[in-house]
Amino acid sequence: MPTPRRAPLKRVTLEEVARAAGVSRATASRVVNGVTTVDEAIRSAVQRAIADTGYVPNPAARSLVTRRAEAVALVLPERARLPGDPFLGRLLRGTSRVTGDHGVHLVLMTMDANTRDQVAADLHRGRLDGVILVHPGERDPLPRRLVESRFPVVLSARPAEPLAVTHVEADQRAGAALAADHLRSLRRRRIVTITGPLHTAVGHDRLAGFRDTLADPDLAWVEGDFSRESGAVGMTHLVEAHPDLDAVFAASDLMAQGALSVLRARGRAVPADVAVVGFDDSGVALACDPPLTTVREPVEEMAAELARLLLHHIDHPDSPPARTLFTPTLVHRHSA
Amino acid sequence: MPTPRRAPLKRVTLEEVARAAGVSRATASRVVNGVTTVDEAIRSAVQRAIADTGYVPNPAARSLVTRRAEAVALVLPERARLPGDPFLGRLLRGTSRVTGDHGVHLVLMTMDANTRDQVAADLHRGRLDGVILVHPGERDPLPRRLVESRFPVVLSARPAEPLAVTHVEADQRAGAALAADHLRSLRRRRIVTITGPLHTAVGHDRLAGFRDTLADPDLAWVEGDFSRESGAVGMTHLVEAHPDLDAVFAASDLMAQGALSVLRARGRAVPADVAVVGFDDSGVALACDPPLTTVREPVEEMAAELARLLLHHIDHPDSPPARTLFTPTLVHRHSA
DNA sequence: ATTTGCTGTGAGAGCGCTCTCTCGATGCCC
DNA sequence: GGGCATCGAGAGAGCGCTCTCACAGCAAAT
Repeated sequence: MPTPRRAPLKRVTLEEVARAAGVSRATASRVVNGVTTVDEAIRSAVQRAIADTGYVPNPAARSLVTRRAEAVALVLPERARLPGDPFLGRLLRGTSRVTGDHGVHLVLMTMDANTRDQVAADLHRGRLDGVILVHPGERDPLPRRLVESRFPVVLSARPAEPLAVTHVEADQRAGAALAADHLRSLRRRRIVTITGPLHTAVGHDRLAGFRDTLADPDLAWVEGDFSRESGAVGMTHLVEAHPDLDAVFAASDLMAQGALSVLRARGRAVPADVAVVGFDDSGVALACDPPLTTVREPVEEMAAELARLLLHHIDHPDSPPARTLFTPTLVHRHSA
Repeated sequence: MPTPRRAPLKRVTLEEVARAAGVSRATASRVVNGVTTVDEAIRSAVQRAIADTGYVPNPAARSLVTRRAEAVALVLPERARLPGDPFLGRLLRGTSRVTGDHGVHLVLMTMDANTRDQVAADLHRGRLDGVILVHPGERDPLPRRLVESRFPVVLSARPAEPLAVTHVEADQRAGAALAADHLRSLRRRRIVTITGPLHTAVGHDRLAGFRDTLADPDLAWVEGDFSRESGAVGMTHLVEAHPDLDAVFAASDLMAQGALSVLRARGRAVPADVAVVGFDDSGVALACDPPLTTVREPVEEMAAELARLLLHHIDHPDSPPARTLFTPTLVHRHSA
């Protein structure tokens, strides 16, 4: 594995800046780092020298003494656990905007057994200052491991097991409530829902929020697993058990799409006969016919906050775990 | 902006390893770096010492002398230019797999004016060893700038202007040919196509490949812009001008989806009356009803190769620009 | 016995920066 | 006018590693 040195692009060091400005290296360093106790005349002399020489600080040298990598990792779940399409793009944009503004590198990793060790090792050797764990698996030992090692970590959702860790969260109940309110405002009389898997926090909370808001003790529901197929199956059951239904809330866009195809096959017009509301505002929401009215989590803002919380935690290692709750919005399209 | 030092996790240095093994720091370094001219007995003594002390090399110190960051950037285009949904995930997975295997950090950035400077600066100060530019804009000055500065760069597509730069490419003509062959094998007689924007290489090539393979001098086509709407508009034109059409190739899945809805509105059954083939195998292909038969670029493999080419280029700065051509495949679903 | 050649190890000079500590200069009070 | 803070700048010691160079040790050739 050959590792030749880079061609000798002449590199300007702080030493040369100092010489050009007629000051010591220490003073030049002060100016570069914005220390305020520098005489104004000297400061501007140094700044001129920096501009003249084209000086750029060497991060490795700095990192060696500050013990900061100015880099954080964004750890994505294995493919299976990654939410639908535009989620990833929004997530990336939200986090990278904030880290970029702070000159911090956002290092991308996808979770697997190797990655877990990699992350821990990089943290340990100071190659990474902190980690954003996106939707870690419920049984994933990494969050706990990192928290216990006192490394800066933030999670993109409520931790599965009780763990004192900084995280962000979308208010699932409030999101579902939005759907319920909307359907009720549409004067729908016979409202049903297809839930997510009820053993998950998300699945549970969306049903709870929906049911509580509707305050209908007879609310009919069927449990799905967020997939298109389970949406179709669920819709079939519901429409047969309750032929008079005129609105359905699906706890994911994918399930809503499955429901939509069943409804169409049975000649029920959407939204005229049946109003449909989804959840996620994923790519399929737009791909549906008619386009789906759906609940949207502010993923980009959540991601940005995640990055902000992490950077704060890195600067203040002893601050207590924080949590930011985000409220979803309803995106009005044509299905309801 | 407080920048406290990390809590003093006791860090083991090479010096300590050397002492524990009873050798010099230089020899310990040799073992760590796999230099082969070390006596076997000494090597294992050092390895034991490494294990005993829990030594991990400090990347900053190493980087300071090797002038290697062991990090490359992945620069994503602004939102507008990002291809459909699962593309991003595949891209990330392909590149991160390769960089991860080499212990190289994959640093994510999204392209904007700031980023351009950021990338150049990071490259210059040695914080980044190279850059993967994903679908840069045709007028983007960054590729040329970096190539001329002799920084290691690779592109995810053929450069817009002639530029000696390493890149990968999907064979668009071959992909379109696949669609043409398939439609012909279906014994379709009156085949039409909705093209991408013909001023782009991709749009042009997909039409050329399709037309050449069909060898139909009267091939009817309409130019679109890859969007759903342009697909619908194009389909409307085509079906009115050629009521006897029985097959359509859309140069993007989104346009195919637009075409599908027009066809459905006009009572043409798909695929019975009209066969439809898309391009991209994006998320909407599955979301379509019926699911779309479409051409798929091996994005993950292309991304992996991109990473490989970049790492090679970093290790061999004087090797000539390379290019790898990938052949798409046809994904058979129900629309054709 | 001396020279030559080879192999493997150690000494030590940096890489470029930060940061503590020292110290000269200045202003202030008694 | 002398003692004492106060302020700002310089000296210099690392941070942890790599890599060149010198050299010890030994085998083979003279």
